[in-house]
Amino acid sequence: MKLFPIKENYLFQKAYKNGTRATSRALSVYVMRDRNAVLIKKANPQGDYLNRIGISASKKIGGAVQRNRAKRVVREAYRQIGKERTLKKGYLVVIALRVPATVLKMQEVKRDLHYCLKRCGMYLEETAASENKGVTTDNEA
RNA sequence: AUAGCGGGUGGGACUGCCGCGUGCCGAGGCGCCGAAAGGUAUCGGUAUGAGGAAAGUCCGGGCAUCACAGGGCAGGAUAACGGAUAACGUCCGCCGGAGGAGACUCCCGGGAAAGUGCAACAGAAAUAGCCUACCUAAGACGAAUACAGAAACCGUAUUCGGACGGUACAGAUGGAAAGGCGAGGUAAAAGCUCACCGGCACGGCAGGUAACUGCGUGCAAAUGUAAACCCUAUCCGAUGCAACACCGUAUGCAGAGCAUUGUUUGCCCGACAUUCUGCAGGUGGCUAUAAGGCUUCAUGGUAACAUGAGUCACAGAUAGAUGGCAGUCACGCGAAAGCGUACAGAACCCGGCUUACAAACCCGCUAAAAGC
RNA sequence: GCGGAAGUACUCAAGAGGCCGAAGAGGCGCCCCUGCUAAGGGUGUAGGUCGGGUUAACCGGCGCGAGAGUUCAAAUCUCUCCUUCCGCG
Repeated sequence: MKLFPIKENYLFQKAYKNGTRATSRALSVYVMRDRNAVLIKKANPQGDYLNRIGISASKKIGGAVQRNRAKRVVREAYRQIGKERTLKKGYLVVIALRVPATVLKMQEVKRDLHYCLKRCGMYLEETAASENKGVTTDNEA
């Protein structure tokens, strides 16, 4: 599967402000419903809804090499999760990296990402009820 | 052998599975664009895919747009000399100076006799000859004595005095006191004179393309600072791929607002659109360029480098492609298990500089002291 | 990617070659005021660190982001790095 990137800055801002948030040691995940999902579905030859992914690595976590590697690792982890489980489609997913992401191995990052996505209720098999649950747990946190 | 100096190489290797960018080839039913041809998303195959610093953005050039008759001012940069180069503040050679026992290293290395400024504290004095000290030879002044005369003044002679005279640095300083040191010289002194050393000048000679060096002759004038202003010589139009060209001006996003109109259930609230303000997107440029790399190539040159031949030329993304996992080997640390393998990521392209850098390896050169 | 500023005590900062042994303010300490505190008033020291010295007075060295250089002398001038901030879009 291909990843569709977020590049507009305002979408990042919106996700930080309004999205459902879940944080682990290596990364934070912000999820919100994609308003333009229909357009993207139209552009997609498979005719499916797609998630748009934005990975944010600030200068705080290291130089260009560290940031690039961390982004690659996160992309790989997301790809594997997407293959193993069925994710809900038509969402904006922003993944903000934290310092440990530069050192961790891929499996550890994947575990973190899996945990965060679960908290945000992104897995299809857990149905709509878990979305509310995800939100409430987030509020509790 | 040891210690050291200089230069260079190098930037872990391989296998399997999954995944990404780009070029080319093929497919492209369904989807999208198109009247169609076709194109495209996509799929398959194949090739290929970060650096020596890609970094800092400190210089120089290409390229692009704008400006431009020519010249000057202002502003900026550079600074011994000769060469290399597209060009440079780079490189090579060489001169001078400084350091080292030596190999060798370092130097923003023009002008302070064009002018202005600054030089704290200390010190007698800071660019100028005040004060203390030294001297009393000549001249002047004062005093005393002697001579002549009755006596005084005047005059002459001798002695003494001090500076209004001479000398120019002895005076605890200071980064710097207007050559050093020794001898002569003198009333006391002083390049005043001489020897040696040092400095400066020369349209003198020799060597060198030149900076300069050696010799010769002459001179005694000249504190430091130009990374203070400044002067001299040389160079520089400005802005940068976010340049620039083309296609779109549809629509999207953000904010304001509920005045108008419409939709949402007849009304109210609310929401959305209409309204106002602000901001944009895509394609090309974009990489086969050559001033490029390689050859223990040839020729010329001390060298930088130039010329010629052969050969290789294979990133081109657009929020940014090289990754993940597993295994084997290599190297380092460790008794082992194991851990680690630097600095670091192209963004229009080249030539340099500067800075960062793990392990390993190669070449040339030096030899004072100590040890064998 | 391109361009431009600034780094001085715990904090805000002045100083722009020598009088710097580095102003000033906040903060800090002590005293007064109050039953106690806050506010207010008065007053004071060290100002960082290393070494010497009697746990003292005091003395000396190095300290103005770091390292070189120019100068007799550098917080100040020059160069190279580091960090922080800002502008262009």
